[in-house]
Amino acid sequence: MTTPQLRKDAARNWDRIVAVARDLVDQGTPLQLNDIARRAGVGVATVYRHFATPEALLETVATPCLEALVAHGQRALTDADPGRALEDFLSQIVEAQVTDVALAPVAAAASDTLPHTTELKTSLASAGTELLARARDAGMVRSDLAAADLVPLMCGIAHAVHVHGGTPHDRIDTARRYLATLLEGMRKPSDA
Amino acid sequence: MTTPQLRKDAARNWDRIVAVARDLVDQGTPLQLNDIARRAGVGVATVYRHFATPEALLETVATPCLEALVAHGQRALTDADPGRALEDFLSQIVEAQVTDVALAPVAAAASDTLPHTTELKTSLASAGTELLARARDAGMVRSDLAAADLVPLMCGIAHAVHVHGGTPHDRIDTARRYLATLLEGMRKPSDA
Amino acid sequence: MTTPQLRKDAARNWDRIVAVARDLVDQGTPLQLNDIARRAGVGVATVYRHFATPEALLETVATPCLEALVAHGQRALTDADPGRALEDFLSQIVEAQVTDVALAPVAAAASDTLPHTTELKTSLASAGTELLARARDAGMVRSDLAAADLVPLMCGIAHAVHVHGGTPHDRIDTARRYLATLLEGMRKPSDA
Amino acid sequence: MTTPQLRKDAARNWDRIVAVARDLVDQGTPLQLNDIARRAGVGVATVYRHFATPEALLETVATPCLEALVAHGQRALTDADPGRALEDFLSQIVEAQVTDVALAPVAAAASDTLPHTTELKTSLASAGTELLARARDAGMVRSDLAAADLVPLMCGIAHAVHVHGGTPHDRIDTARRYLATLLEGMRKPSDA
DNA sequence: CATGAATGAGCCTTCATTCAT
DNA sequence: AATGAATGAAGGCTCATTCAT
Repeated sequence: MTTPQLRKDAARNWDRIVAVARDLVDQGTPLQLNDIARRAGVGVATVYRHFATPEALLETVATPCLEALVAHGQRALTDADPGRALEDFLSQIVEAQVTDVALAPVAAAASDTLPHTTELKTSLASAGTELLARARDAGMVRSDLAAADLVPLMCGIAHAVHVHGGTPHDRIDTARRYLATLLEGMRKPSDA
Repeated sequence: MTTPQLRKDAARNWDRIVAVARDLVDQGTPLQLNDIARRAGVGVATVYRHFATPEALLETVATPCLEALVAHGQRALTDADPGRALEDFLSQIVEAQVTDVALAPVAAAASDTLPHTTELKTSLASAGTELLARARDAGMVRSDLAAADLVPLMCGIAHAVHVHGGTPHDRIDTARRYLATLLEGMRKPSDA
Repeated sequence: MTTPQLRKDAARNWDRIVAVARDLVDQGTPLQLNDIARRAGVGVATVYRHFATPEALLETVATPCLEALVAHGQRALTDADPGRALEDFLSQIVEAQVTDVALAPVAAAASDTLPHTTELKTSLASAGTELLARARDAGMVRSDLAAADLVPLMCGIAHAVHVHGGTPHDRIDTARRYLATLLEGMRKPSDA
Repeated sequence: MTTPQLRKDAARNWDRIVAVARDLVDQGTPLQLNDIARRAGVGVATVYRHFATPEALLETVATPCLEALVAHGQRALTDADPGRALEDFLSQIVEAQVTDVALAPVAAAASDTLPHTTELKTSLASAGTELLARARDAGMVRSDLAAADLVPLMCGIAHAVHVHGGTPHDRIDTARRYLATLLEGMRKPSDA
């Protein structure tokens, strides 16, 4: 997952750093740039040049996952069934957060460090807005649910799963159950 | 909210420390025991004697709120309408978390520092279990919702509210809206 | 030269730190707080608590010398001969800077870190102002020399001595010679 | 001010680097070779090939000014009035230091990095020696003033001006005033 | 019991310099 | 020659915790 155009050696370091960061994130260890440099076998300053802050590194680690979500959002927009499209989209977002520890903090952050992260989050929000509008037009979601609620609610579900705990496998189940419950509530019109 | 039996001067220090911590928590400042000692006008060691770790202090700050929730749970158990009882109970939990910054981390923590915190959380869970059972028996909630899901889901809602952002006042509204949506989903039988 | 009211152990550390700093200053080594902590055999934070910045420490090292100058200024104000009083005063300032490496940067600094340093420098400037006024009233200095010129000129002489180089002993001679030359120039009225 | 014989592109880089360094010096920013490379749009190693150390670069920046002073010294040697010749010479040295921030540290340094700098400083000293000898022979300066004192004293005046502070324009005035005072003192025979 | 000085591990960050391309 | 990525020593600072008074 080498993103930028880099010299071969620089690219190798970039990869190592991101790989080490990915491992640490998966272990739940906070990202400390000095520590990462040591583990990646590169100088501290190398890490600092590539990633000015731990947040930038975390966002980079989360990027592939965010990109996949954006791609999924695009596909969902081609689905003829607006209800199913929205539900699939939201399922992906929740499951991604539960599967990839790097995603949740990036999704929940009010502001981003990397412009690319902001672009991806914006794309995701746009897709959500459109999918919600279609579902609402089809009378399939309650009218008091705004586009700006989608991401927070998915973050909330992911957090609930975290609090509930269990093995990674359990968590997927829990996530599906919680999302199903929420979706049920989103369907029934509040004004019915 | 002086909890333990203490000499009068010790009790005064205890109160000061907790009051200072409460202010810091409300400002979103992380609790640093040295800093708290300075602000409270007591020695560091005094803070340490009363609160072995920052977590213990945070739990102490959250205690009144947790106690109020437990009390509310007891009252809810006297409500004749099982659906209303459960909903009131859950509303309180969400609103408390949104209102009191100290509560969310304590509620979400898998383990506690103070035995008293554990007792309160256990009481709360018991009340939830009972209220959920009654509501389920009355056919008012879907069958795949377990007692162990209640607290996580409320933490999730609170987290969603945080991610959504807004002024403290907005947050209460958002919390009500999100909870209403979820409750709607909890009502529909999953097997319907 | 233990300045503040401190506990006995704290005072010992304070003394050690200042003594180490004095040695380093005399060697021309820049003051690095970590390094000083190591040499003084105390923890880093101890140095930081006593002296928030290297400048604060340098000013502390220079303080005894500044105090002596202030005292000398007071004595000079009791001298009946205004010309001799001013010359003695200026001689002391130059010789002190040449003798004590810590003094020159503190004297030349536009702003101070420690209030006490500012007080001392202010006292010194007041004495200079008064001595200059008396000498001028006695017709012994040219009229275009302002009180605000005294300290800069003494710093300049000290700097000239530094640039000239030589052993510590040579420097005293050079300083006297340079000052004598300047004083000669100060005497001759510019409007004569 | 392209000094060495270089290929055209190398010469362009040399010029850019010196120009950037000049700007930084004028702003009072310390010369950091990495930073300079970035600003000049060249690689770090290019800077290093041209200038082994920051001091070498600083001396290069100061060179034109030093050369002008040397040229002025040559002209002063043709002046028929030995007193005026010396005074003009010294005025130039002081005003150059006050005007050009790069000069003062180079003039005050005990040793140089570039041979060319040493040559220039030597030339300047020779001119000073000769001018002083002529003035002394004409009975226009006190006998205890050595050639080796001229540069230090001019550095001292420049330093005094810096300590006095004020706008760049003020500084020129202050410099003239301080130098005039010193010259007055230099004139009077010490044995008078 | 209370105090607050002392500790030092540990993290962050910069920058002069080297070296692969 | 030029480039700029990489290096890592070096220094700065904070904060949880201990311990002498």
